[in-house]
Amino acid sequence: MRTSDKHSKIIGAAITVFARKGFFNARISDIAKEAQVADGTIYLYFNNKYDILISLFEEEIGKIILEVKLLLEKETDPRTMLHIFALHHMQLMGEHKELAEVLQMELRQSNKFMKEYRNTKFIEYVDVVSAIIHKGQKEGVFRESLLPGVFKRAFFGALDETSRLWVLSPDHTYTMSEAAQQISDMFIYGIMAEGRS
Amino acid sequence: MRTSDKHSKIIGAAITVFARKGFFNARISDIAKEAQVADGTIYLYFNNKYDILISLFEEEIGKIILEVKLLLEKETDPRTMLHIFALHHMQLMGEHKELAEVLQMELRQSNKFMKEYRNTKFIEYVDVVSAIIHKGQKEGVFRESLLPGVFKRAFFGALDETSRLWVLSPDHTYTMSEAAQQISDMFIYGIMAEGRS
DNA sequence: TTGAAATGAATGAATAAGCATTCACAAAAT
DNA sequence: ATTTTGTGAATGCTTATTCATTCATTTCAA
Repeated sequence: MRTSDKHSKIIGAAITVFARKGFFNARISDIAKEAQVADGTIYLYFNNKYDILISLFEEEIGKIILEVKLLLEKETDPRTMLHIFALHHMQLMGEHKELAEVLQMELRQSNKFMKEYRNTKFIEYVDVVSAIIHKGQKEGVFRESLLPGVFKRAFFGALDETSRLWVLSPDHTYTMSEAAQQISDMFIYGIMAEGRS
Repeated sequence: MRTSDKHSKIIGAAITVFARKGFFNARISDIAKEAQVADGTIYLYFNNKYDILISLFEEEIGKIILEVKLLLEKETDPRTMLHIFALHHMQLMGEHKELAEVLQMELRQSNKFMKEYRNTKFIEYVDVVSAIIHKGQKEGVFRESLLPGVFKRAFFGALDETSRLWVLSPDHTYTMSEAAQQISDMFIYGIMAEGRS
């Protein structure tokens, strides 16, 4: 077992187990079994059960931030940027259901139970959205009256809740790309019929 | 203690304790102490710890649905109806922070851990939104291309996430009414500056 | 009217099960 | 030979739930 990276193996196993049972119902021995490792080995790589969850967040959200920032790098139109963010988020959640379930559920818990822990990675992720709004306002494309702090939460919440339900329910009446398109259009252009104000 | 309604007293205590510690970290004895009742008494009114959480959902969301349906009854303009829904939701969460925390956090858990339990009350609540969209589409006010199933989730998610962060953080840069106004405007009219398409 | 018996609501100490974490030891690597 | 890495049974704590008992109220026979 020299070559295989135990740390990642345990994180991967934890994603699977947390997704299946949730953080509190997951047993360390479940994660150990899933990772094909002894219970005690986990404590060579993590301080405790919470620490696994926190590391999982930091690492996975860290990757997502890198990806989306790379995608946005070349783009300048704030509308397109919003759409790219939405599309990337939804496709990612659609393709990594286990990770999606863990992030969607446990993110809320971590905010609450580990008051000492500020989830800076998550804040950084959502702030990508408010940065786009600021840029759009500076360029006169988006309304000045918009509060970027409200928008980023509303936009992220819309994506999060829509993908959450998609991941949970077995029958999908829409694809994640469709949903991303619908949501970015709603936010950018509103929902009024053509020719109505 | 003959006259006081123990059932409601326990539900009220559970809201406080679940909000403070979360469902899994809450002890039955905490709830009992908060309700000024013996541990065993709780089992005269509820089957087990889960049952308290489920009853709490059903009863509290039930009340919210009644309220919002009453408010919408007299209104016919679908745009105003969306705004009323948003305003009512946000003001409620702002005024009942403990309930807000429990609904926002534990709702997600219940979906997951109690697979047998379909949260029909929650579905009914969110379907109020899709009904408004249907009405607006029928009247030609809202775009035909909108998927009401996506809209209801996006709209609810936006309200939920925005109120969640508002309840969590101590410093509020916006009021709940402002947020409700911003969010319904975003969805109805989009975020483009005047005169831009 | 009185007080003995019945009822059922309320109590909280005891039970029993679950599970995170530790640690004495083993295997592998250097 | 020494250090690093891995093991998994044992430990010890936590807590949901139970149940024998107490207490307050009502019923009703004398």
